Amino acid sequence: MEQKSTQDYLKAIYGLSKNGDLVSTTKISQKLEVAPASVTEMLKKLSEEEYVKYSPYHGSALTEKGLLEAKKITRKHRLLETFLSDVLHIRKDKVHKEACRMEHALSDEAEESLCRLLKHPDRCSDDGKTIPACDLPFTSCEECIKLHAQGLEEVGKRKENLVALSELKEGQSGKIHFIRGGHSVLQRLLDMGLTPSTKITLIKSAPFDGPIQILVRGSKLAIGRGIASKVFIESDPQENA
Amino acid sequence: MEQKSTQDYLKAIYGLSKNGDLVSTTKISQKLEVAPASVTEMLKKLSEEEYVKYSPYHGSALTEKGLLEAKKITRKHRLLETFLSDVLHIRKDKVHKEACRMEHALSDEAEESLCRLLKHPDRCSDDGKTIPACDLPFTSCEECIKLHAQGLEEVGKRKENLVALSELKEGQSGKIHFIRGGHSVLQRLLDMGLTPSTKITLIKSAPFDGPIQILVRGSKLAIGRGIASKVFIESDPQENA
DNA sequence: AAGACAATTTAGGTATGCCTAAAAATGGGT
DNA sequence: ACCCATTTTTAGGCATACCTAAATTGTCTT
Repeated sequence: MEQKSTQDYLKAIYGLSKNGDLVSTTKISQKLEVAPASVTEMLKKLSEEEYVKYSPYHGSALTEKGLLEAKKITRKHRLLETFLSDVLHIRKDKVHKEACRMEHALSDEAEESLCRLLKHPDRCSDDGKTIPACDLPFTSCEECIKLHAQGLEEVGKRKENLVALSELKEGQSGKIHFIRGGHSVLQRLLDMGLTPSTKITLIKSAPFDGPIQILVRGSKLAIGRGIASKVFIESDPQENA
Repeated sequence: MEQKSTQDYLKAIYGLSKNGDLVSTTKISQKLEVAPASVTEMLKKLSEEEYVKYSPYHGSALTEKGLLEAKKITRKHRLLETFLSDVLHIRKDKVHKEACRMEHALSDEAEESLCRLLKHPDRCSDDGKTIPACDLPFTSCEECIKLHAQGLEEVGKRKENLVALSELKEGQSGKIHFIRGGHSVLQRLLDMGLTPSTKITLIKSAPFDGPIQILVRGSKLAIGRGIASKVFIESDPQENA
């Protein structure tokens, strides 16, 4: 990996695929503004490298490995957008393109520093899109700040593919791995019995940003979408037939 | 332009050339860690595009156009190093490489915002190297801040090749075009009669960071190297035979 | 069930920037 | 003034990522 272009393809597929369904070659070619033939070529390459599952003539979808990479690059992109917009006050219409160029140059270390600088944002200040969770093995942002202040620099990465609770599909279940936020968020969640490694199942997700019903230790619970977007789950592997 | 590689060559030549003397192919190949043959190829290309003056077997030097571009990219590089180091607290040994990757992605607009964010630094906090002046047509950083606050975003560029007074060679003369600094710097210089568009000639530059003697309106003046590095001159065209 | 049309892939080509090996130019020592 | 070691350039290739045009596949209609 570490290739501008291949990363752009993964990001495009990630952005185009709802759930884990197949994305057509044409859609990708439109999003990236390249010829469909070029997309086919790249898909074959990405498929060999196990980043996508590619069914000729039918479309393609990210593998777990590809999803991880796509989230990583999307996270960098959105953190950069937030930075360019909020800190550097770059004109709105230039933010996206600049982030697209910079995302490939931003190291993981700088990504995390930027995240701390921006106070662990949930979403792009620029277009409101959700920023994927970091891949450091912390259970909360509090922990990230504390451990970083102690000066440790090299921390492992988690390999799980985390999903925000607010983006879980009905019926899916998993374990809480990471909570985005400081004291107050942690406290509120603790009050509901939601702490890292708690197992939960999503019962129902109300439309239009309504609350989310979940099952925790046998009892139902409704939580707001705002806070649900701060709780990250390792979702049990799905059957993307 | 707008090509990672070609910019790297310009930056390398800029870094290797004292004054405007010729740089050998081997030096460039070592700095960029590419084969000498690759350098020759690139030099031919850059020569066609008028970025360098290339004398086969003898070496190459930047043209005015190349110098402008090299300073631009060096400026971006050093501003980024300062940012990564001071704001993001990236490990020293990673700062340079990261800035090398990011410099190609940083827009001119972001460059200037970064400069304001960092309070118009003179030099890299990281390795102490001088940061070239911006190419906005302001006569001081004060002016940049003020006019930017008024919300104007598109400002022209100056096409002059500015050089810090502290880096002028003995006997060279030119006009003051830009002063890096706020009130206090402007005031100190004003007290000495040094304001934009004043014509000066460098008489003698003491070694080891000693003071600099200049000729202003017929009278001699000695100024410290620190403040001299904040005064930018449009140097009269040189005879780089 | 067979066209026809749209989507997709294959084939063949381009530009960039890199490489190695061989050829050519330079220049210092005698 | 000439030789030879070093530097530099030329020649011929390789990989990546793009393109256009032609062939192929899928699917929808009738």
